[in-house]
Amino acid sequence: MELSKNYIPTETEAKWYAHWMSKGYFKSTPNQQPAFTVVIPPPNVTGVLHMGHTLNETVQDILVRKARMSGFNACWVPGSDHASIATESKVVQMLKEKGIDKNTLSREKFLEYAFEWKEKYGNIIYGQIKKLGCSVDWDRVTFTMDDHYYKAVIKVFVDLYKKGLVYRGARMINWDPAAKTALSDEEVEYKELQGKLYYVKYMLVNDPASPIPHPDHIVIATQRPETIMGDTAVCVNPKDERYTFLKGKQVIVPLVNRKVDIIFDEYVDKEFGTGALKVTPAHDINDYNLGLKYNLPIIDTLNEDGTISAAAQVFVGLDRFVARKKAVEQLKAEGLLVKEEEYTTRIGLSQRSNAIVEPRISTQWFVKMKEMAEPALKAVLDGDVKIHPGEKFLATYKYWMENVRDWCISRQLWWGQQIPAWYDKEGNLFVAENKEGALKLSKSADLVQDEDVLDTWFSSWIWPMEVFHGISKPGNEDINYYYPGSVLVTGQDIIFFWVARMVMAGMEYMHEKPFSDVYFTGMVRDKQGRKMSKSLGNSPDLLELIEKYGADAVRFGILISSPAGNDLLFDESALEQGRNFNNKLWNALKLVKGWENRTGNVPSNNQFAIDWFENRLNEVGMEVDGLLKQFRLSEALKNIYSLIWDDFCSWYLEWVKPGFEQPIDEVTYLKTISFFEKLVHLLHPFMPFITEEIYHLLGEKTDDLCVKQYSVAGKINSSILSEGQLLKQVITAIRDARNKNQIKPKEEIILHLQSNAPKVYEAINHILAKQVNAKQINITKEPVANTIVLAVEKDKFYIEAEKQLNTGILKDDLLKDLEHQKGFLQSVQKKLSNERFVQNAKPEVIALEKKKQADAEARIKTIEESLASL
RNA sequence: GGGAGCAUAGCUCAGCUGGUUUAGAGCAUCUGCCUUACAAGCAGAGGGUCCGCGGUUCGAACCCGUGUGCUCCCA
Repeated sequence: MELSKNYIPTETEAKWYAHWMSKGYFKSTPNQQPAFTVVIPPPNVTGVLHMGHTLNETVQDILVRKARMSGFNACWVPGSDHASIATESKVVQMLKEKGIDKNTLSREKFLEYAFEWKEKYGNIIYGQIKKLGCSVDWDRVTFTMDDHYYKAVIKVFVDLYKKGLVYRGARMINWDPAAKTALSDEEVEYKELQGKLYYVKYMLVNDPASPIPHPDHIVIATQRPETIMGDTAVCVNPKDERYTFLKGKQVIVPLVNRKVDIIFDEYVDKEFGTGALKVTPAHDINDYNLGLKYNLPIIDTLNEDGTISAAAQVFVGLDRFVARKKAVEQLKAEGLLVKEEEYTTRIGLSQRSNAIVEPRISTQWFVKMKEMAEPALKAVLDGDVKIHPGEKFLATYKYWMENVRDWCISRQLWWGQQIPAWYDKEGNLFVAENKEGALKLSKSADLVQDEDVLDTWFSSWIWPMEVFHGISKPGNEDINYYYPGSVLVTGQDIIFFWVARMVMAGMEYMHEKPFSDVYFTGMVRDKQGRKMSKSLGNSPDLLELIEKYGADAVRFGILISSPAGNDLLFDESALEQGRNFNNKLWNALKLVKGWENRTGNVPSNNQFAIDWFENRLNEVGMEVDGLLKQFRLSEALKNIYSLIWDDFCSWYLEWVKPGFEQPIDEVTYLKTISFFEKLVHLLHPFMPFITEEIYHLLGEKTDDLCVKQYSVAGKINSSILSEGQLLKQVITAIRDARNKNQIKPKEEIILHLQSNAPKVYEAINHILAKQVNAKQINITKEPVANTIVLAVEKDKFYIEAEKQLNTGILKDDLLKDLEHQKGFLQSVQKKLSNERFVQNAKPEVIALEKKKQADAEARIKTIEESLASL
């Protein structure tokens, strides 16, 4: 079979994914083996995979494939999440383009459209996951709005309600006026913005019982003059001497001429603005708390779409920002505006709609977090759930858990699980899993269900359980076998949203952690360090990248530049490196395949090369194992990359490669094939497609690499490894000397070797000769005149060439080396002559320093002799 | 305002328990090679004030303090 010049990934990838699927390798059912369970962080159903997902899925696939090849029953559950706000806003947008207004539709009709949308776009991500080569169990695909899942979410809600952990209450919440829904604290992003501080006069009420004080007003600084209409008090610090005269007084709220009390509370910062605060309990969380303390009326001056409500009396129906302008104009006109000041402030933006979030009093559903946070925090602090990289994220997790606040879970949307609460005409509340249940609880037959749906995270926090039907059918075979999961791989940005809450839910419903390890990947940023996002348009299209470089190269590229937990700057050049690596493997295959029909009973000289590479293979195999256990995937891949490219291709293959059209001995050939198989075996979890392809091209196979089990790595003979090291060092040094003396690659040399231990070279001389193009190697006891002299470790080499030699360069090099060695020797001697060092340092450290000294002295002697012989 | 983290070659990062050869890798750069597996390649090379300052120690890239710069989280 003729192999193409370069590796062509497209066909290979489609072929092998289909093959693995047809063999059912990714399917998992409970059996006697230990389980290795991974649940995918469900991507947004209407989205596409971005580079962050690509990194996550790649990491998961590596861990899952490695486990599958190491005796585990690996189960990776795929799925997607309904992403309430994001999906609903997309559907609303789509309807708008069709000329349909959501508000004219019934809930049922709207959900029909939404499901249609989900069917149409929901499979895009699954296609991408396949293209990436992810070994997920497709029979277990789960969607957070699947029938069983929907029921499980409802069940959890009802259960927590019964336990008193879910409650309904009026609270200050974050309101998204664009999406017209409440948001949880975590869904708000804060941005610094240039705003204005307006200084407004509030006139004192003229009290006939006492004389009009001076001044007759108080000046208050506010960023939000459009909320003045909701003011129900003015507050100053009791310790503020400027305002003590105001005790018992009232002021007139501008624009609406409302008389309100002046209250005194330490909360007010004397330094900020004028030290006087307008209190608007309906529109500021701190004011709200003051309102509770002083029993102030609450006047909600905003509608849900962000326009001014009737309660405000003026500017009714205007948008809040238009109203701000109007209010300022009117205050100016009435002479109540003292001054305006530039002011930097932080405002909250909705993560989904990007609208400025409005603090608003609203009746919503909440989950009490404190009780549930305790066991979830303990699980992590006790090391039951291990976070990687720990030092970085443990503190974040801990802080959030210790300062957790109740979770607002109701959303004023239709796409999602509708809250299972029913109200009768009097407004009495009945919570049950369905209407029948609610009817049983109430005396009334006329019940109306709560309009709102639950926060998407309220469904995804039970993901590790319900993908195995652990909530809807507790104690079933799957949940018993697969729970708790092995490792969760996700982005550090959803540590609160998702990870912490999953641990809570797991502790609550299974009394056990949902997974043993959490591996946080960093954020994928573009070359300029900006977070990749749809709005910036700086995220490349995954399918295009796979098309261009191949899935293996994409996996390689994203992983190689991704140290654990650190952000990675995405750069296509890393993918290029991956593609080049594919090609390197492919060409090595071509070389080895070329030997297939050229084996013969010829004398072999390759025993050293074979022994050396076998040991390197074992060594790296063990290193990779260790690194994977510590979740240092990027480093593991680097080690394999260098084992294949440098040790196998650049050294081993060059050492054993027969001359052009020369035969190769059977032993070397078979050993080489076996090494190659072991290499692709080791690499397979990282680059599954090309490795499977090469595995099958190396010989007729009855099995597949995908499920081939790893065997225990053999013992390592370190003396062979160090001989190999010396050999490589000598080859490089001689090649360097050839280069510097401009000896053409084709020109043969005669090499003279002077060593105290010439025996070491017996096994490797023929390799040395081949690699430096020497027609002859002589052992000598004396310096050889008119040659290029160089020193490696304690040995000296004399290169005899036809060309006139440039002794100048050589001398410079030797002198430079000599200087370096002398400096080094000095630093060692300094240590050894220090009495306190000799007293305090560990014996092995001292022995080492003595060895360093001896080595350096020997090298210096060699160099000096070389110089002398020049 | 509170907290966390980071700063090592042009770039991206390793460097684990302070001592292992007066700091390593990949990419990029430079030099020479189209050597019958591979120019998407081969062979070789250069490149460092380990952010500044102070301290602990026989010994510091590593530990402590401090300053500067950047990033993130929380209010």
